[in-house]
Amino acid sequence: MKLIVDRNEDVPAAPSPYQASCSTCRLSSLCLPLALEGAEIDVLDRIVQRSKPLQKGQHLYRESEHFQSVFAVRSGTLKAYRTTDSGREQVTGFYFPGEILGMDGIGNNRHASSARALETAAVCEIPFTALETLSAKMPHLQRHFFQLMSREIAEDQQLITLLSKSSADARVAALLVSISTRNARRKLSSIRFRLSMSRVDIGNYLGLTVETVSRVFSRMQKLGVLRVENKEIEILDRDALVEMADA
Amino acid sequence: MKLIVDRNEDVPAAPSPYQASCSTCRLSSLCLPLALEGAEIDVLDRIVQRSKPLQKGQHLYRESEHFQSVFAVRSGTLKAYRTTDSGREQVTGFYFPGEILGMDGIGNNRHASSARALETAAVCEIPFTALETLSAKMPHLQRHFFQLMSREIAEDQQLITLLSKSSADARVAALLVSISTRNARRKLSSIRFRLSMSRVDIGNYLGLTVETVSRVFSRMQKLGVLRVENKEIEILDRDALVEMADA
DNA sequence: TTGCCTTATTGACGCAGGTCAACGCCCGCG
DNA sequence: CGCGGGCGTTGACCTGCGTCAATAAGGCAA
Repeated sequence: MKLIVDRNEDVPAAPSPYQASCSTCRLSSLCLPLALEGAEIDVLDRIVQRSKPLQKGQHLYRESEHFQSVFAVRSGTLKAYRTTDSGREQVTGFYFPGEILGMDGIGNNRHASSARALETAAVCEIPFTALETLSAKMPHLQRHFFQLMSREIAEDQQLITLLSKSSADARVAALLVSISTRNARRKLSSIRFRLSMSRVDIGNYLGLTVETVSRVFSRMQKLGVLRVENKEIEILDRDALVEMADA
Repeated sequence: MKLIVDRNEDVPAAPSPYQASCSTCRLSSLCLPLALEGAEIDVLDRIVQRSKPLQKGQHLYRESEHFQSVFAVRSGTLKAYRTTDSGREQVTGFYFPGEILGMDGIGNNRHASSARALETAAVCEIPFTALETLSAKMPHLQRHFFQLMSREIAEDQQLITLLSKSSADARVAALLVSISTRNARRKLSSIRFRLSMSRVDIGNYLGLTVETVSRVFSRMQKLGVLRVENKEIEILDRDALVEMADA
């Protein structure tokens, strides 16, 4: 049995003290347990592995590594990225608490992307074969997992649409709106938040250079749509932002 | 029970004469049956709906329509696309025989994109609830479907990477390589084929204008990498093409 | 605190690809 | 079989974003 801790140097694989259970997790309404009820959650709970937090910059998994588990973010933020044949890095997504990552590895039993922590982050590891077995027994779980994967597809398509034609302003606006919305789901402020990713990562994700991202922030600030102070963002005019995101 | 034929005007829902079964389908090695064996295929077979072919331009389903089924392409080509809030159309994928589409609708029980035939096309309809039920009983099927969805995610990420940074040449090259590879899987020529989609669709998919696509084709022809004659493509130097696709 | 290094901002300039326009050529329809 | 309307190609010009460069501002270590 391989736990995450194997990748985190010499920590003994003791019973994880890091979090009691899914049923007491305040993210259960967003995460895998979402579709389940009491007894079912306990069953799921038994296959979930918790482990010591990842430090900033640490990898959760790496592209082309053997795929074994999907992961749920418990705290912190992670980025997923792939490396092109020519060595360029492409950020494919940011993952916040309650969100699932690693599903792109199921297809070929190898991770199709790498994932690393943008800040100290805790994750739950869900061994995939166990999840499969459980899914076959629990229709709600099976359905929910199909839905999660489907949504990942739909979100990627959203990003494709964004990258395909939109202006730099629209891209940045769309990202901010997305973060804002996801914060709201987690009962955090949708108008004030701290960007856990660097300008480089933002630019990379949106297909822009750092300089352009920086200029867009400045411009939006000048327009009174945002207040930007380093990584702190305050959205002053959400409607305007939504409008920009579409154009 | 709603079959495709409901959408195709007044054809009575008679037992479909269009194709005997999955077990005799020459695409079964690519499609859903891939992971199954004899008896299992027959069970799958019983839930699959076949119907009269779609004419060029006809829709298989439309964005935000109630989601009911995923579809396997039997012949012809389809494109999937979404419409942005501002009314712009974005092609998110092309689907060839043996490929599955519609999986982006599972997440919210509504189709996240529209699908229309680029030429006369036949599809198999696989009602999703039936597929779920079957998946719970047949682990191979469940796993295979998870894999199919995962691959769709991975492919979308590939496209994201392409759209995020690559030059016009690289984008077109990548599409041609992709078509070439998929043709090979279907035992068709990987170096000579007919593009079923228009230049507009290609441009839209790749985030380029028609003019640029056209110019890239001309340039590649001049370089001796391709021979282009309207929709007919001949790849003269596949290695060069692969190289261009990466850069 | 000081100092160093990484990250962000701002400006000047160039270019890939978008835009606009004109034209030619398929192909489907009568 | 000829005609018309979309589809594709090509050219000239324009612009948004990338590139290069210089400077500022955080943030972490000692």
